[in-house]
Amino acid sequence: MSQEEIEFLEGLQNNTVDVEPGVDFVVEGDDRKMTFILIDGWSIRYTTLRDGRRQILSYALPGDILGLHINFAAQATYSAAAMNALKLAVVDPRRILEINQKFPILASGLSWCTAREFAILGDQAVRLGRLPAKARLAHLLLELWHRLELIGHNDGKWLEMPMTQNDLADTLGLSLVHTNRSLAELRKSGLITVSKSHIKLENIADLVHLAEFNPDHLTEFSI
Amino acid sequence: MSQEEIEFLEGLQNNTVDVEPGVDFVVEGDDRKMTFILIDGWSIRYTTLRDGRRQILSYALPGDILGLHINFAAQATYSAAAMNALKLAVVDPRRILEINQKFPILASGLSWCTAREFAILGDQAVRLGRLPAKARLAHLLLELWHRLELIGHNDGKWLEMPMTQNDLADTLGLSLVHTNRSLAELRKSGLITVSKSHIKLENIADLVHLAEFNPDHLTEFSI
DNA sequence: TTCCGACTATAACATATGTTAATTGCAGCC
DNA sequence: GGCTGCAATTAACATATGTTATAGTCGGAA
Repeated sequence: MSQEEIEFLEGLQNNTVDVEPGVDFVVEGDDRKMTFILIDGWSIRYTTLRDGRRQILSYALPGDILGLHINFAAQATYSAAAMNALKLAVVDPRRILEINQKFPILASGLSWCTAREFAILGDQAVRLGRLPAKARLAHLLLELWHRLELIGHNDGKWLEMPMTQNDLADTLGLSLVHTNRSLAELRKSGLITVSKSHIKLENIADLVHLAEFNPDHLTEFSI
Repeated sequence: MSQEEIEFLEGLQNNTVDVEPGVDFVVEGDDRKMTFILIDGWSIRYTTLRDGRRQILSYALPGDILGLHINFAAQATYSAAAMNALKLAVVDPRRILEINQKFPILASGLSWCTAREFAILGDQAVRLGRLPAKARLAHLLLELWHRLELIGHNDGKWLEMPMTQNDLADTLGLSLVHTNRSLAELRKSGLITVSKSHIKLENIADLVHLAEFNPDHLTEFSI
């Protein structure tokens, strides 16, 4: 990266904001749309049905970008909420277009981010459409395991889990009760250990097999 | 759009290729990646599990672009297949970066395409995670109805349906048998009429209600 | 024409998942 | 230290969906 690119990238993160756990910082239907760089904390993207049921679409971890491809004409198609205390960089989406015009290396990085976000959302669709409950859970845990690994937030033992079982259920398209049952079964078969806000994956190989997990979608960026 | 932009856009579509129904033109894991503009016909994006089960992620209709952001992803994270006879423009993904650098109007159009593709995939996740079988079906039919409407392929009566019930099942995360059952129920309640390769939506309002469908994600492009 | 294969249709039964409800554990708070 | 409320847990039961099997329909190929 050129000096200029590094400076621009740092400049993007000047305007930061703190968000309390549980707070929505994007609401479906919003006209005023911003791009966010997640500096610290976890957030979810989700949509709500008429009767209040919720489907969580994806998790954003530190370093992830939300709203990379804001459509200026339309409204937000999802909501976003903080899982724990968040630090966000708020970026005018026009600066994203500017990156594409002026900074080729950064632009290819953004393109990579987009491709990856698609792959992750595609994996989510596979979980929801084709995996039974226990496998869905294992698959999601493995995704988070790998993604945390890539950003140096995985000590190889305990996985941070700021979400409740209710959140998990809304991610996996399951009921709360069945989510709890499935967790219990994974526990009883010795595949995971659960402690407050943390999960330990006891046998990655067996979990990968159970979930038919393919880590190739979560590669690191390279040029 | 400037004259130059129009010419560039047309130039992209010089190199066209015909694909027979059923043929895979992208295979998950491919190293050699291309961007495709779908000129004619329908295609699917899908992934395959170890045991051969398939999850269809999305449908591409005429005018849609496949692989807008593949440049720097390591390998293709999905497969793509022709549903019927296809005409594709094959585009070197580097020309997409060129668009972003040189043609601001086209660049915002691409950004819109990306946002829309995300919204559509998000809707697919909601279908899979939170809607019962009949509603899933209705929701998908309404999505296709609106998308065909936007490209002038919807005469307001019969919806083209080149996919088999097996394809539908693999889209909706259902078994073939249950897909058939659900179709039959929609038929019996008078919401749809089915004929060879075509479906007629008899009561859009009731279908929208059943599916909790929100058409706002499928807007037209504007600046 | 006949056969064959792909697609659709339906029934009977098996299973996974949802629902309701009651119980426990635990953290924050007065 | 005892409320209070949210999260986790478990049981019993209800329902949606999957599975296996069989038959019907249709179009294309020999």
